[in-house]
Amino acid sequence: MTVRLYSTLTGCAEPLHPDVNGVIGIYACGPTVYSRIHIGNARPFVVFSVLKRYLERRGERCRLVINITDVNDKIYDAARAEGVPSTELAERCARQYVEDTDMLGLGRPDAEPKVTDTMDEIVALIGSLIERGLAYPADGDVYFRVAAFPGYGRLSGRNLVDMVPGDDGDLKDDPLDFALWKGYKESEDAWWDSPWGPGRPGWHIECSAMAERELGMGFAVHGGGIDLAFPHHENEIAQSEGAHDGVPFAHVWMHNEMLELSDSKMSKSIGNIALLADVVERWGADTVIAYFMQSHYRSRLPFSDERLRDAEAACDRIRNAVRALDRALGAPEAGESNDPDLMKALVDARQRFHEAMDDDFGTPGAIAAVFDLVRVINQTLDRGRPASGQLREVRLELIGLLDMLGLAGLGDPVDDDAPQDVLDLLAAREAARVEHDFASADALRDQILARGFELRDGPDGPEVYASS
RNA sequence: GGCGACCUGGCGAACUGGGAACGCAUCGGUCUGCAAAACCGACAUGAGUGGGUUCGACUCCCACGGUCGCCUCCA
Repeated sequence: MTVRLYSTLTGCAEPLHPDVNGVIGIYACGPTVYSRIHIGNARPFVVFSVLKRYLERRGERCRLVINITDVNDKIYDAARAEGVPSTELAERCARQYVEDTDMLGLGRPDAEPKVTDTMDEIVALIGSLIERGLAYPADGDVYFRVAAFPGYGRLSGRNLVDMVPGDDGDLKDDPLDFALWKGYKESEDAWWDSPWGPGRPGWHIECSAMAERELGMGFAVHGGGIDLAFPHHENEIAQSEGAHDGVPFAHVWMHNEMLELSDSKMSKSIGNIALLADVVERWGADTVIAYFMQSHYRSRLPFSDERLRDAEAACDRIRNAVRALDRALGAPEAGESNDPDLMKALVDARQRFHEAMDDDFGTPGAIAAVFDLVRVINQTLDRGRPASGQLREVRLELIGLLDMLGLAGLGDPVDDDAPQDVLDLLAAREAARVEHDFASADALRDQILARGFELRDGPDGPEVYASS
């Protein structure tokens, strides 16, 4: 069974191809660093990080590259507004971005190149395009000649005739042409030398240069938000394939849909944003990851407290099943035999999980398979206690599936051991209950809760659980 | 104006030409002194509307309505 991913370029699910070294190269467009990233920016980070994780757990070798764009109009603007050098602002925001995404606990990409570290490659790429007649210098700027690249518009499904360009093209031969290099301006406090004079790269060219340096031409997956398909990715294709006489740049173009808040997409320009760090701080990494994974990456995803609450409840359901397994494993009386329903559920869950994931990264179906397993685990433990060996196998398998979704944290053992003062309160409550002094018992229960432990009165007496 | 996508139960959300996953919420039950939590069970005879193709469509085609996206910075 092979993994297939829907490609915006072909409109179909395409099989993944490793490169000549057997590595699946994945390039995802990262943030432009001029402010802290919001929860919408986090979606591609999560999607592509988990994609890599899944492929690796499946036995593939991967290399994930997520760039950091640290030269851009907005960075100059934001730095000027703040009264700091643009390079300083970009560096600070880049650090902040790493910190914020680290909160998710999904690890780092294999490479996180910056534009400022790629100037040589960018200049060389532009030179190569000029040589081929695909680009032309104009008074310190360099522009890509869109009409000279035959495949232009294929990715975003538009033809040149229909396009209504802006009228900013004083120096351009054609309004559709776009900048590869922008000549130095007074208002910009950072610039680099080039054969066409001082200046800085246009938007788009940096990704062509970084992707090629890190992954070579013809890597497996290029992705990012769907709003980047045009013009950013369209222009990347034109630049990269133009400079290599049509050699394919990337095989699959994988785009995630947008988050939406109050029925319109979340975006910095509209201002309806929630910072990733705030959301993770409030809800926890597992809940945020589960929130993303419960919907398909190509679906628009509403963002609201209610959605996060749902995700949190879903996480709790899984945590509770793991906790129930651990309690059963820790119980003194051991079961003798394997439960046949549980054995079957284990096999089914694994199969359904992989079918869903291999079919265009169907994380909602994969999670559904996990929940089906969770239900059977609960049912089984409700009936009695199967053999320890089976419980351990089920636990291992469940955590394994969760790990492929970046949700292994849901299986972390919970320390339910209560400190002595809580145990004293518990004993006092039991004493009150024996006396039928329920007012005191309830007050003591509240005190225990305030100390961070829940009380659950079961058939075998009360148990304390660490509150989540 | 050009291009495109989407419309599934109270909410969120999948798969699929022939049985409508999964989560949340709700309701009922087990347990409990009562709760809470946990667990179990129930919950769309129907998939925006109207046509068409088909033995059969939520699933394919057409129209209409609605929502949204891109065409300018945007994950």
